[in-house]
Amino acid sequence: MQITSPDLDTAANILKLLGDKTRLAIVKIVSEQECCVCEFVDLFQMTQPAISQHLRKLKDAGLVSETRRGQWIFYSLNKTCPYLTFIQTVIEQIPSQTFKLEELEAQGKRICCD
Amino acid sequence: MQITSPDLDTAANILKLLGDKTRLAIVKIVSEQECCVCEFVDLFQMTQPAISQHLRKLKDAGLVSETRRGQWIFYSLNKTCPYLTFIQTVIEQIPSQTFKLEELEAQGKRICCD
DNA sequence: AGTATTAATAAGAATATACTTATATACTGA
DNA sequence: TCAGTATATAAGTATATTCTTATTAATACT
Repeated sequence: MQITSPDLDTAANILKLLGDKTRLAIVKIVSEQECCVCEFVDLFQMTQPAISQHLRKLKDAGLVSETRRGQWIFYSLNKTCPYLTFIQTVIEQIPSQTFKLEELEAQGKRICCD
Repeated sequence: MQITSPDLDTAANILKLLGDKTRLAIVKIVSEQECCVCEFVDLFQMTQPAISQHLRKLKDAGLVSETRRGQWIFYSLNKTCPYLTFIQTVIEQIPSQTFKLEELEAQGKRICCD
């Protein structure tokens, strides 16, 4: 694990990405559990392209990474991001969002690939 | 000092404000030292209205507070902000910007009201 | 009072952002 | 190979953001 401290411009770019409630929730959620695109669509009641575009921004910036598993693509926090510590310090301070995943689970809408 | 943890929406709003490099630098600087508007204008090579508008956003959100001292208005980090801890945790992780104030000082451009 | 200085506000323009709908791509399983 | 599902991309639109210039407000100094 690396502990690069971001310069001002880098920090501002990361914070701008996190400064959208959908993306902030996504990052918080993937920091707690892997999650796939269609789950986010359900969670946030947004269209699939809208979610996909948020994920792309996060991926392009190196905040999240993806793994395909069958027909699903799962997103997780990118553990190799040079600014992982910075990102974690920020998201540690907001409330856990796992309750949202539990709601999905209760509706039988969680995706499982085992 | 209060330790209210921001909910997701509140956190996103704060992060959006910090997600602009000018505002992030302003907040970092006022966390280290009081500073007046014309100093920011010099520091960032921006017009006075542009700086004023950034300060207004930060003030409206409660992140900074102002005190008039003579003809100058000094800004500082708002120590009574309910989310002070959150804000401080974020800005502690970016590099100190006092070198910028030292450059101003070297040019004899710092404002002093004593 | 009159002028200079500092800062805020207003109005408008250029750009960025976050959606929408339509379409393309990639994988799965019959 | 074909149909179904999951995801990405493209193009367009509405709105938000961040500047610009012009003006106003407040204070200081003579």
